[in-house]
Amino acid sequence: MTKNSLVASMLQELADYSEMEDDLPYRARAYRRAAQTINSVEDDIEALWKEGTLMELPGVGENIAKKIDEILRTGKLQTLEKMKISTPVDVTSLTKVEGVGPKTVKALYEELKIRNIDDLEKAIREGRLADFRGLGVKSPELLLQRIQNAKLQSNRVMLIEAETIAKTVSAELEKNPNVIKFEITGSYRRKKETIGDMDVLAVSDAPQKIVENFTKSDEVREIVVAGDYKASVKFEKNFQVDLRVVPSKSWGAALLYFTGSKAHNIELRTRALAKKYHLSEYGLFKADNETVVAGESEEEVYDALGMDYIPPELRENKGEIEAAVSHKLPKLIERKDVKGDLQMHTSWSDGVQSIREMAEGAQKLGYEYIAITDHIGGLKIANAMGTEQIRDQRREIDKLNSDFEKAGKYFHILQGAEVNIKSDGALDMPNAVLKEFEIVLASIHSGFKDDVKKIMMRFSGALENENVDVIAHPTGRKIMERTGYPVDIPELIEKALETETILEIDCYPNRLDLSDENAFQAIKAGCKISVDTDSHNAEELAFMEQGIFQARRAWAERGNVLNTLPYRDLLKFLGS
DNA sequence: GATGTATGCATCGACTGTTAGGGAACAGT
Repeated sequence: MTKNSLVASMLQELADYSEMEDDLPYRARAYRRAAQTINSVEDDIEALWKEGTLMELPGVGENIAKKIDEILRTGKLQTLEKMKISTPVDVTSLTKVEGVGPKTVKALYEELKIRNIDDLEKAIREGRLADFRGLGVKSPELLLQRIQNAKLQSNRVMLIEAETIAKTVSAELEKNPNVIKFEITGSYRRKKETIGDMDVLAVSDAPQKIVENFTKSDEVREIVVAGDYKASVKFEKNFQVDLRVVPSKSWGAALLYFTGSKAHNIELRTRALAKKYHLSEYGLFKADNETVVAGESEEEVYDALGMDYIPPELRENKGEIEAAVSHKLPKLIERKDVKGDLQMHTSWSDGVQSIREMAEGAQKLGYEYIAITDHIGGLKIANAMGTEQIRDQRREIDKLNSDFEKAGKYFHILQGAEVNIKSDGALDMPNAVLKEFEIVLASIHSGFKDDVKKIMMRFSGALENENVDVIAHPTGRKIMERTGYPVDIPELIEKALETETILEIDCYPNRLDLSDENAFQAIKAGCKISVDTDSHNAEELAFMEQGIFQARRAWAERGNVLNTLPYRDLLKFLGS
């Protein structure tokens, strides 16, 4: 275990305290930046420290290097200890309460000796906050509610759950005659894996009426604020939905602003300043005389800033702006490029429908092919198939393929398999059996507590096995549930390239594994990706959409994705 | 605090609305 996370978390805490104690925002930002670097850097901080090369890290200068030295020698930081003695408060969790920032935390301690969320709650209940100035909340009830929210931590939902909410919101606005047009923006539009709140933008000649109708919707549990042009409400489970109404001349600029990301907006605005412009959610203006340059559409704003239109999925300030300026944005994969699905399960193992039912579901989606990839070997929990069943399943698949041909359907079923990578790294089926499949996926289903070295050892057997085509759900994570087993992603990518093994984006909504960031790295390195649903019934074949969003966030073009190949080309590829 | 470099000093992640209170903290992309 490296010391990186320890050092980073202490610098993070130091940043929180600095923000509270002094008025030098750049000092706190410097600590935060260093913490971020140390968290994301590949190198072991302790090794760098021993080499004396700490200051080569971006954002680490003489002072922070000294602090890291102190942490690694003593496990503590004197500066931080002193701050903790003079103001013994839990800044990190107190600032999670909406409306409470670092300055308020300090005032709360100095005036009322409040140290943590529980103290704050107690003080409110005892009415001791009545005379406290500086907390922007009218009623104690609301503040108590916000404390509950902070305790519940995250109200984030998975993208697929957000889609259900989006449908409700859309239906509500569609039936409202005062709405000229609307769009759900924010991280939902960028198709992030999880969504924290929903930002809805609308154009109307009667903003007040929209706001009024919207806040009266059945789903609204609480109205946070409601003005003439803006409303924030809470749906079930405390999920916040913000509505903003803008004039049509600002539509594009507002869409840009509300879609974000924050980092993308800041970079755009910085570029605007360099061009002597001024960009806000109201439009792009000339800095000197406030003349409008653009604002009605996003395309217009990007164009005025000298760049190509950037699809929402790319707006994370990860190089898309530079690419848009030099006209080198990727031509992102689209849902219609997909020709088939290469991971699914049937009642032969742990799925619930027949091969025929899965095939018919896939035909409805317009696919040319599917691979049936039932579990094989000894994975009892997944009802894995033994050799005899594999032979029987082959006969069924052959029969179905010949039926389709007779019926004049251009559709093909591949017999595939998902084979377990055992705890010693061996595959759960001999090569003599594996080589009979048209496609073999290998994946880890146990030993999640192994360290990264052991996991990589286990992967290497699968990667080097010539019968293995794909590493399925490479990290084993489940969104908001478990982090998965530790994987050295750069090493996995390197070995996948060497052995011409494909890495998967498993589309299952709570997996989306590879993550967007990991898939981005894989594609950048030149790895082939397979976007598969891991369906256990025919309805789940629709999860392909989630995977394509993920692939787009990873900058995938059609050529990066295996299952965009037409059937003949796929066979050639797998045969090689 | 770090960085680039005029080795002392400017610059560093933009901009707006809301709240409560009359300037500043906070939240949001």
